[in-house]
Amino acid sequence: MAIEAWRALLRAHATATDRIEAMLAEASLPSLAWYDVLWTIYRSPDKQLRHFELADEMVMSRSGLSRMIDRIQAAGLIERRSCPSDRRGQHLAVTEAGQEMLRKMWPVYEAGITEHFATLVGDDAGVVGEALRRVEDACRARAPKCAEAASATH
Amino acid sequence: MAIEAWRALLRAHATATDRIEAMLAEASLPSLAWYDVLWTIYRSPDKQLRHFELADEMVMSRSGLSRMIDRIQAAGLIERRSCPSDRRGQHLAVTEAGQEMLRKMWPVYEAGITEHFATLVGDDAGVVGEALRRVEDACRARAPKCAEAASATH
DNA sequence: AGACGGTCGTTGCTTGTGCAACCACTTGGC
DNA sequence: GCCAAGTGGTTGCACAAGCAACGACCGTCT
Repeated sequence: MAIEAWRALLRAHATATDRIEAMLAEASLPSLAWYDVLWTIYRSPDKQLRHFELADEMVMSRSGLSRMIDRIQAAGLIERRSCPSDRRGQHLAVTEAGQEMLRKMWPVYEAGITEHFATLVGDDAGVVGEALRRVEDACRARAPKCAEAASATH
Repeated sequence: MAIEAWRALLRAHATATDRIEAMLAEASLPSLAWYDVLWTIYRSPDKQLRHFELADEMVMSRSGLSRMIDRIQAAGLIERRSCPSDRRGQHLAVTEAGQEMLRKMWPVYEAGITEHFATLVGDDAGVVGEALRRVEDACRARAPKCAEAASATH
């Protein structure tokens, strides 16, 4: 039973993200990953995040994120600010153009979620969300390196 | 509510697959994708699939799958058989070594699912699985090219 | 103050993936 | 039979991601 649910998770994720990415691409908008970066920074308490905080939020290696940040910055959607308390690090912040991009992307993204996920899950959304949050929390709890970053933002 | 469930899906998928991939790598075993290929072929009615049938099963481009098949074949786990009814095509079949690999991988994979997913989802597995299957089915129904392949194996 | 271990972020290299173009072959119409 | 249109699978190319190694910097201990 749980095995079937696991396979369903894999396939639902693959097909749904595929379709939503296609919707974004069709609207000439950036990918889901960019949206996640922008939104994760934007919703953070100070509207800015350190590089490593973002890497933990996203499930991604630091090098991969570093290059991605390069691209998003090149597009003018985020800016790197030097961090006064730690000269190694930087604060990442969403630019005005980045906020505008969030506003442009959200309707398309939301429509995708509604069409390819929300209406299908329907009344079970509460149960599904709760169950999947337990999965994520447990996985993070087992990865000690992520513990503090995860707790800082949840 | 549904939005939260969607985000939970994204994060649960990312963290859980990450952890399970790590378990497989630690045991010097191939990735989840290879397992999926082997198992999808092996469980099919004739224990062999055409290339495009597999591409639809997996959510993957044909070119990407083509290279992956190359690698799995190079590892001796599957074989390409010429297809008598269509000389363009090939039947993919799991070799004896491939079946052995399935047997070696499954315990690790299953342990990963249990540890990082099943025990967390717990009694909600039925509801979660059912809801996510609806998501996948609907996504596939909207992608006409996948319709017949999906119905052939489900 | 100086040295040392650990952390932050970037870079070189390798690997994997998608898109578009391509060849081989099948299918349907004439 | 033959030609045109479409399909199955591979290849060239560009790009994204991870690993390992690196330089810069922090915190601590003596």
